[in-house]
Amino acid sequence: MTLNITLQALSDPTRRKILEILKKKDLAAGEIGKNFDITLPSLSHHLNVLKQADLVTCQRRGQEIIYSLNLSVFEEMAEKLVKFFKK
Amino acid sequence: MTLNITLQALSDPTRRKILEILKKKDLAAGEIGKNFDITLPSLSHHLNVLKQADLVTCQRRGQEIIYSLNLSVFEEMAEKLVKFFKK
DNA sequence: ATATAATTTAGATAGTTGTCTAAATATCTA
DNA sequence: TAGATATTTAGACAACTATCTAAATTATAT
Repeated sequence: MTLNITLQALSDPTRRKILEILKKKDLAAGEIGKNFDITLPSLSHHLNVLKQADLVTCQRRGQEIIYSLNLSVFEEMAEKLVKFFKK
Repeated sequence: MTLNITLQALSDPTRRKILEILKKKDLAAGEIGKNFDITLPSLSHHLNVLKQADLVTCQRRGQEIIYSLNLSVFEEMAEKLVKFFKK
């Protein structure tokens, strides 16, 4: 995943908060939404941006769709950012 | 400086390239501009965003204005980001 | 003083983005 | 097969942003 797409994804506070929430545990879209004051379609948009950036994955479980952090990409990005910031 | 303002500043590829260029050495605005295909006013806008985010500093030297990385904020941000990515 | 050089500011514009409502899709249950 | 639940897709809209041209600012040199 490119640094560009990742940083675009991280540049929104709602999306960073979603990631913080998913650090604690995997959650269904609706459960994630309870932490925010936006509609579900808006949340869905943000989840999609995070998915495009490969920062989260999801899988259906019955009626729900469970979102999880994509840990390997998360770590990969940490490395790239540290490199970027190393003078 | 907040993570939000910093990440907003970093979310644009032109601005990241400016930072990469300033890693090598301090440069006047016009010199920085030679690396890009945008007008000087557009460049000036990006430099201003980086300044607002405290990622660069500048000082006048005669007719030129010399831009430099703000290393302490650069390092501070590296730390914050690593923390963010630590599960 | 006047002209030249380097940069920024002002104002306009097109494209992007976050948000919403309404409708569609997918799954479960009675 | 209906009806209920969970989520996404479609389409519209306001706010934001990157860009441009033209004008203003600041400093140097003749």
